[in-house]
Amino acid sequence: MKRTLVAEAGKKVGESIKVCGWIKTYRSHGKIIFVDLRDISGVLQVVILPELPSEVLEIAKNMRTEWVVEIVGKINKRPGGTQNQNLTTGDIEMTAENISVLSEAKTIPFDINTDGYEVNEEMRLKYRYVDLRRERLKRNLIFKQEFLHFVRTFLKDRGFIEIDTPSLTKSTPEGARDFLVPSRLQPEKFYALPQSPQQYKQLLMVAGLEKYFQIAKCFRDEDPRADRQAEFTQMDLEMSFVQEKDVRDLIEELLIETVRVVAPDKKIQEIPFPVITYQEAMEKYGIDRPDLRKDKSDKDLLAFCWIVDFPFFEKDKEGEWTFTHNPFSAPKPEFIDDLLKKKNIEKILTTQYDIVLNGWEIGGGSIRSHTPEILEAVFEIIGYKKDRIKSSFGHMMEAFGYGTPPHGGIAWGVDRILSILLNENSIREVIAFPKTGDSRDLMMDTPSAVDSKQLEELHIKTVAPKKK
RNA sequence: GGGCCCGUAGAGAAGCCCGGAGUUCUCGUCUCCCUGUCACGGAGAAAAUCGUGGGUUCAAAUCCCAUCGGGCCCGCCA
Repeated sequence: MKRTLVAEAGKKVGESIKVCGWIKTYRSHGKIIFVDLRDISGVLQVVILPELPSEVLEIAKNMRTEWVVEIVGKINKRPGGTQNQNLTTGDIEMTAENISVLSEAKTIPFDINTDGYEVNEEMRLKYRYVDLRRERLKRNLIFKQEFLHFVRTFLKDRGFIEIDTPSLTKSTPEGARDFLVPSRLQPEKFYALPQSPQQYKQLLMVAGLEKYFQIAKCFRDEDPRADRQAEFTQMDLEMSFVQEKDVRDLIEELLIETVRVVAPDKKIQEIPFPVITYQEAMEKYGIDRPDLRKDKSDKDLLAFCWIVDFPFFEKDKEGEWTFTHNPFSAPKPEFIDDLLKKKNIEKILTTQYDIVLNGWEIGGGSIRSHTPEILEAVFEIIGYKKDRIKSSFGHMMEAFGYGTPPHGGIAWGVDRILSILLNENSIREVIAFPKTGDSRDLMMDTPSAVDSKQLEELHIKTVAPKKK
């Protein structure tokens, strides 16, 4: 007999079907036993009556919560007065005919019939596979799929091509700290995991793909926060022959449509999204990601805004010029001359735009420099010598010499957007297997030591002594 | 690298400030009873090196120091 999902059981009244799942609750009344069976689709009440053969009854008496079972039985309308309004299958129940135990379960380490906020995250992360049995977390993961599915369809319909880019790539030490991967075939050389597909997506523009997007895993070896993980998901997008407003308009439409379709309970406070300059934001709100919600107690209110006209450069702690966002960004057109002549550096504004939602930076992008001269001038301002520019970014300069369209794009922090849409305070609640505050995986016990043979193959001869 | 908060039966909390017998509550677990419950109900039971180590004290879950683990934040995050 083929297995039926419990959500489909309502269509099978009068029939015998087979259901499989976990025992959510077990209520024995002595002679009669009620079992709530949970599968991915929902919960179904199974009634176990004393008329069953003794060997089946024996199994039923010994079952415990979270055991995995297969039950064959007849679906009936519930007797009058025993319907349960709180259950979508509350009008029906299964009368068990046969039961097999597929897997026994130890007593689970914490209650999963709650939202789980009350349980230590240490426990939840160590037993994440149990934690994920919660309704809330399952709902979050399914929502993530619906969200991404809508985004993919929207972009494909507008001619965007989804292209994957390498995860083993080149270290770019000027940004966040890279995760490094030692090369076995090239002794003493390293790959780096991408902080973002930035360079590849620009090279796809040089290649003439014109409109690219990707749901990309990105990696940054910096200290995590409630809204930051070492490993996270970006919606990364780039398009050719566009200016700032073209990208912003597209993204604004995409965000509005996505919210309308996947989160219809949410209200967007202001459309079109307010556009605020960096200077204005700092003067008025003291922050470049203001929370513009008029009623912060309203869980369903979404206040998007764009922050634009960021300064291109700022002084770092040593007093050297550094870029505020992205060295590949183009200056606003009226500052190109100053940039090339390297004067009035502090006044140069970039085409960078950030998208902010309820006080969280959920994305950022810019129009890019598409001529080697401008890119080179940027690197010179931040003090890079010619040979370093060549070794780190020579491939970009060279590529730009082969016919490069003006282009620009954006990247979203998908986990952050999902957290806000789902009213979660941490992105860990929308990631299946998140890491702790010091980037450890308590379930897998990662990072972990490796075999000395593995190290030898990677030409790593010495291991730093453990800190006392 | 720095600041703050937390750690007590399987889970969650109270107790700590103001030291006096491992005391209490909710959930779970186990045993028995129960034929319409749905967070079933009833009776009973087991379960704790009070994160770890040291110190002060007649006496430490409680005060002090160190350390480990978790969280939040600053730095950092092109």
